[in-house]
Amino acid sequence: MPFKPHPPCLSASTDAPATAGPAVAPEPGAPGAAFSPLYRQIKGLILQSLDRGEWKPGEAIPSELDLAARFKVSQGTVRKAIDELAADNILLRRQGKGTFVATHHEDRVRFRFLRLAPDDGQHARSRSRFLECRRLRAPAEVAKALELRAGDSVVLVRRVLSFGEIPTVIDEIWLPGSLFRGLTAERLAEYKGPMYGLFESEFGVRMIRADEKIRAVPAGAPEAELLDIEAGTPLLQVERISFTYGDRPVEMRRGLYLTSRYHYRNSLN
Amino acid sequence: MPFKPHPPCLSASTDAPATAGPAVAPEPGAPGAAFSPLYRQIKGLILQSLDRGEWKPGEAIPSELDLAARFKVSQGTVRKAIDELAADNILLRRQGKGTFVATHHEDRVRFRFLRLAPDDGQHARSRSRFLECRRLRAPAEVAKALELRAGDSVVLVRRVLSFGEIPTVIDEIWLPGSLFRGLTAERLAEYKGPMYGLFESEFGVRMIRADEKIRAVPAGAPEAELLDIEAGTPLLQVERISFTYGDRPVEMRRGLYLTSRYHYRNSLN
DNA sequence: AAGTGGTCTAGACCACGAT
DNA sequence: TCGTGGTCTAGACCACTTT
Repeated sequence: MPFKPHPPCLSASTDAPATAGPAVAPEPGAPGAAFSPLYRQIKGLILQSLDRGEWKPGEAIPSELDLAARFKVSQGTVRKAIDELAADNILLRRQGKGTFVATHHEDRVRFRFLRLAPDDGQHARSRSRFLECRRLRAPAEVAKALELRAGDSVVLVRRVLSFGEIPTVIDEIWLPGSLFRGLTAERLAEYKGPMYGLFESEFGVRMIRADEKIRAVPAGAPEAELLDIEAGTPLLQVERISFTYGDRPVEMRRGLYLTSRYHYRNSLN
Repeated sequence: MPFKPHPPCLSASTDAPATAGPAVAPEPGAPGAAFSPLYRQIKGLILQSLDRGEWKPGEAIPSELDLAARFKVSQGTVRKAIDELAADNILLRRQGKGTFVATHHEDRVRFRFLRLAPDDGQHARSRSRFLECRRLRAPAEVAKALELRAGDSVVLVRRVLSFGEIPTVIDEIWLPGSLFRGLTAERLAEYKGPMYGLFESEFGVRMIRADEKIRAVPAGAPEAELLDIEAGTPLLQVERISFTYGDRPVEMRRGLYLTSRYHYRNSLN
């Protein structure tokens, strides 16, 4: 044994957070006080910084040693917090370079949210045609999904997505009006790149997670015309609710996918 | 600084694996020698033990300290290997009790592979009716998916899954004949519990991962009759390939889901 | 050469579960 | 009380990238 045991300096969950610890509330006597380890509290602090925009998508966050000094914990504890954020696809580690805030401007992130893949593997150029973009009062169903009050302002966007000139997806997208003030059909149309990239760059709203419900439904007359198919053709209906930091819902979307040459891919782990 | 640096005892990736290291080939001068850290090699060794059945589903594996001694590495290294296996849902940690091999006899695992959920949240009793179970020579498409030679023996199972007496799913399941020797319609019918539970208990084949391709298709006449619906009704078609340890494909399955009262749920992370 | 993340170790202590 | 996994720390060294 090369060492003798060291003096008990700042023994984590008992001393550290309560005395010399970081800006973290250990809630000692709280009733439903769910115990959470230090690294998870650090994770929460990093998430707060991301949420308030201290580090923007694509940028590097401070090094592990810097963060350790800032939060007054060891590098290992910061590392474990970042490990989880990287596993959540919120941060991205690059050895030798630093740790970066994930962004929808990378294909890696984009394909996590675009699950439609060509049967033959040949990815064709995609193009959006925007049918409308208007403000209205939230219908009850939308208000509930977005956790708004019934009647709050929402933005409705409708578009047709084509792959290689073949119309394949109809999307109906509902967004909280308060977060997307200047959003217009023109800005959507002139923007190059994925829609979530625009949301993140222009409106500071980053989607980090989504839940989907999928069904098979028959095409109605309007959908059939938009997709250039016969009414009644089976379509994949994908209802999505997207969340930003803190599990706050910020998008409700209903997609209709034509799956004759494309399929929705999924992995069960 | 309370300490002075200690003497360099067994400095990991240079000394340890090469000299006193475990039964692991570091392949020093190999041409395409992809470097892999110690903990990942340990992960591989644990996976091998699982694959050869040294520890069975539901059982506990040895403690971290035991494994550390066995592989001649530190507890921390074993821990990191187990961390990854737990993240892969292959192992399951229970504080104070030990680390266990995941099993399809738990709901937690079962619902990872059964994505169909009732719209109203009321899970009804499910029941399988087996239409057939027979052996035949693998069609080209099946052979390719299961990485068999065309003409190898395969087992074909067809069944209807009902939720609360309402027929909802038609499954067509292809399995390698060599792995499922005694599989018959009777054994399937008399078995209580999920099918993957039977596969794992009776045939030693554990599914740990699956890829799915999803489409909307119209019901044909035979399917319509089985599901008690009209021909042409849109159905969700789910093509699945399941893998066991080492990414070996061991099942090809085509499901047709009636999604009028159920939906396929998915999370995008 | 300096800075970053990545690996490995060793040890102390905590939380949980069974005895 | 003991054994298990869980947390935290400290330090050495490796691998990668940039200066």
